[in-house]
Amino acid sequence: MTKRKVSDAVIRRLPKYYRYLDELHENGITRISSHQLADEMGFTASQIRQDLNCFGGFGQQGYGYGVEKLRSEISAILGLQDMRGAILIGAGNLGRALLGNFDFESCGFRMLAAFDVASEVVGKKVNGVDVLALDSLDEFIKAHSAELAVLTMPGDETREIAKRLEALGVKGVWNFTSRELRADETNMCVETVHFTESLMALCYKVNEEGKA
Amino acid sequence: MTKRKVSDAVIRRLPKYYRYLDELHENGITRISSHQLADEMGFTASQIRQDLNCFGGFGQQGYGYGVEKLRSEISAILGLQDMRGAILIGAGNLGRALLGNFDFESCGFRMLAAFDVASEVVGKKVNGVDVLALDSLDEFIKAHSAELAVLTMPGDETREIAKRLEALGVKGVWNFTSRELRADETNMCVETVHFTESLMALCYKVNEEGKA
DNA sequence: TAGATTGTTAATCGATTAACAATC
DNA sequence: TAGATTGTTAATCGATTAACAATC
Repeated sequence: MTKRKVSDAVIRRLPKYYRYLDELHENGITRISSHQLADEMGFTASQIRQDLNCFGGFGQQGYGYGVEKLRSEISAILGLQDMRGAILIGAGNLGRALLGNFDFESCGFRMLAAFDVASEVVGKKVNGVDVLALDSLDEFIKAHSAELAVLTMPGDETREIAKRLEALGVKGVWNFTSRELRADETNMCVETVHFTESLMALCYKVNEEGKA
Repeated sequence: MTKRKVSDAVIRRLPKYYRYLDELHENGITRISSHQLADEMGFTASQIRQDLNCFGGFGQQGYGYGVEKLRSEISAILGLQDMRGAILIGAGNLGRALLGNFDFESCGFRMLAAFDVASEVVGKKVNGVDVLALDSLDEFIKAHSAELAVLTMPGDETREIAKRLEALGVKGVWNFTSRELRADETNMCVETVHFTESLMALCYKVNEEGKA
């Protein structure tokens, strides 16, 4: 009940473990030690054991970890089986790219519908997902209970839309817009994918490389 | 010369400072103290001063920081003015979305060309950028000296393409594919944008929220 | 049983925060 | 000059790594 909060650093490594174990599983490998896993992933064995023991003892002394067991444990920790409802707002280039290519289901979400204001996309389907008018957002969420919203519309609408979504009971926001959503602006869980910041950081590193 | 390495945490905050200062600048604000900036950005004043002093003393006691001066200092630190050549590999949905919408120039790069294997896109232009045959990659880079490669092709080609790019003198890779590139696999600077890991982490948080 | 490897506690390291003298 | 705010050193906090007893 009163388990202490798991640090963000640990949470961000869980999907990496999951992906790696999934690969091992597909290659027919059934057991692995923290040392092997650490070598392959570029972590330390200590760190892997510490991370996993935030959630429970999944291994066995003298043996290691069962690949399939650990994979499914991590899947459960992340909640990948729950298949929560999701919607996407802004069916522009990026929105359509995500609808067309991204596997939401493997991340625990089912894409229910997309929304946009542009009359030339409203009414169309992208990869089987209906694009509806943004006006019908409230009505739709009330009827279908979406817990995640993917924001791929222009950045100047971020705050207003976020407010609306929170009022409608949306729990999480996957934010691709240029506007940040800080903890004091919303109670929803927010994960921001910041292309600009990512590339600027890379620019710095390339720069440094040149100097060294 | 022998300045000690700036930590990754600091580097990742630089673009945030830059963006914020840019906004202040556009709103006509000319000076700001570390405290004001900290309040607005949700950091501590100490941290901001520590971060900036990795690179030099840009402020003035009793006054604070000149917005425009600090903005341009950070821009220089990040190398945003240098306009290095960039190419993009994989002109699918995501690649075209980036070519069409993303402002590479504000991140210090000029997009020179895109490459793909599919005959239906080769020869077309996306937002003024030519899509060329992947066969002509080596020739093109030798002629135009691209320092950055944006990888938006399928994940199973990541390693092979990376090897090829490194041999051609490319310095940095902005990796959108599902395959990681670890430090022991390449000497290039790598920045990976991992959609799946990002959404899985959010899935965990939404999950936790429900339990609390 | 002996060997291996975990779970967990202790030590180390690095990053963040606090404090304050320097100075505009 | 007095007030404000930096640059910088010291203290704290948290995350990573090392060590080792428990145990399969």
